[in-house]
Amino acid sequence: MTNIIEDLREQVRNTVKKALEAAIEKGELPQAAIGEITVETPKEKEHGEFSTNIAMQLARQVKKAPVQTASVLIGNMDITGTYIEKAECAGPGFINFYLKQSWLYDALKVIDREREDYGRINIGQGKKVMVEFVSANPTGPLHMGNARGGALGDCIASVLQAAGYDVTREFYVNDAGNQIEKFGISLEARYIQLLKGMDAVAFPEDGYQGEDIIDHMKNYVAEFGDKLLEATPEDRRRELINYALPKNIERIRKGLETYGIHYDVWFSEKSLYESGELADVLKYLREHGLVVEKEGAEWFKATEFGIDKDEVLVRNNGLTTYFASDIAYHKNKFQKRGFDRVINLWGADHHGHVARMKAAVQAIGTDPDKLDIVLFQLVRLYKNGEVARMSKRTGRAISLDDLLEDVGRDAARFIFNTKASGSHLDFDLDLAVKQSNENPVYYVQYAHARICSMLRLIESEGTKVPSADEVDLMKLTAPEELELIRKLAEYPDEIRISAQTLEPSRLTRYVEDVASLFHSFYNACRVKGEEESLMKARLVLVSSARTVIKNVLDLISISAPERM
RNA sequence: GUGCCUGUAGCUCAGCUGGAUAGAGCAACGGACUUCUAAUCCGUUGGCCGGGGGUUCGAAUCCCUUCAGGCACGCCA
Repeated sequence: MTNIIEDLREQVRNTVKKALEAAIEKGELPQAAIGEITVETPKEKEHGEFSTNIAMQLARQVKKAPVQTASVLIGNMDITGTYIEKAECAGPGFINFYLKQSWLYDALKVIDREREDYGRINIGQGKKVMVEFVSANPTGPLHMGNARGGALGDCIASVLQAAGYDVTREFYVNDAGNQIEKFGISLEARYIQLLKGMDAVAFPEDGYQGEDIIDHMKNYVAEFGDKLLEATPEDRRRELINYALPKNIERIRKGLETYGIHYDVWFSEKSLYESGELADVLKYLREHGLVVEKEGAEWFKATEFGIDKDEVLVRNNGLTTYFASDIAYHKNKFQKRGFDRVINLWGADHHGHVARMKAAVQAIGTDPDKLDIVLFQLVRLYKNGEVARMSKRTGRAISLDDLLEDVGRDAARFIFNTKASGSHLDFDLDLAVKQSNENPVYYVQYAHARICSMLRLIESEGTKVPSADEVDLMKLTAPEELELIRKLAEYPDEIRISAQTLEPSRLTRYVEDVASLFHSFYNACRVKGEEESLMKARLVLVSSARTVIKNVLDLISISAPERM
């Protein structure tokens, strides 16, 4: 539960704050108000561990050149009892802080103490947050967009968990409404075509063309024959939906499990109809004057919330829209189940609905800022250097199951998390299966396997990995060692940033950095055969590197092999 | 036409709330295994941060404008 970097930043902030107060007290600076003191990490190593721009920000208030203010502040700094070794004024007025090397050794002790919990922090303070993701139509198999949304949503959920939130993963099952009707019509058409020939009935224009629909009906016919030919179309469709829908949902569930995603809740849209919550929310909106009748339909007055168009809730045929269910669903999330925060992952093709959904949340009396909608850009698959189309309509879409079969869960999850959600993602199928240095997944996993192999060998010779407290960590002085420790120390802060920005992709980059620094260390320094105290100190370092790599890979549900 | 996303090295992308000389991987080229896993490491080459204005001590980052690509604009979900 320790954020090493944040604790250090806090030390720096306090030191600066006290220095400012002291300087004002002595009259060396005029009275000045400061807000949050920003402490940043300089890009250049020569600029120290941390720097602050406070002197530049104060320039106007104190009517002094930044460089002058900086030296006054430095002169008033009390650094006893801190990790700060010295502070220097540099450039246009930055104050750079250089730390005692002991902070690195203490960081190793933290890692050694927290082990599999290292990285966990508590900025979430146990707040209830729901991450709703994938929520694909159960009318067919999962596609690449779902695969990206799945990897992203699951990792966002994991990151929030690590950051101290009480997280619920949820899949919203669209088992009601128009697309289910279409599903039924499509099944029915295939059923009749199978029994009476392709010309017996035309396949509906906007039906689901996928092979899976035909497969369902082949299985149905094999099991139950032609008994539905005599039934009314309505009964026939209901029966076929009841047959195929649970199978689809189960297949989705299994596919996602294989992908490493486990949901806490599968929430049925249909249940909102049955519980009356949908009717209730419509009633609520009507009573609050937020519904208007136009052209025989009922509309949500989105224009009252600054949206350019109203939106239909109840169609002129009396059926409610998806939007209406969604309002009831969000009322359920916030008001019935009491989530402090809800995060929805939507494909970028739904971006037009974001403002409207937030308006609806506001309309039902919940602070719309509690709803975060993460949009992710769509995926383009490449194979043999060409775009591999993924159209649900043609029925030849590459599904999640295909992907898992071809490239496997580790590569798929890793690659989907290498890019920020907002950037378009080109997924190179050929690269994903390559077991070479072009493929970053193996690079990271190899580092882990390499460490395990080293430790196995050394332990087999009777040397155990000592605990950080029983070795002389000051033996670690090589630049490769120090840089590796520094990187390992950053992990909790990486969690913090990923959680705050809802961007787990930075963790894959982070773990690549860790692996890279480890490999450099490995090539520069030996462990086995070194003088005993040095070897033991290095064992602690190597073991800590393993802890961090393992923790990150576990977090994003990618396996950390002990041998490769 | 309107709105949203994206333009950074040959390619794929980082760049947290504005900071100091813009980074990484891959590709290309040159090196390193009789010693803990060479699926590795070390080094070199590579940039009008799409263009143009503005804001300020300071802009890849914020604002305006323009160009290019993607997506969305339904009583579908």
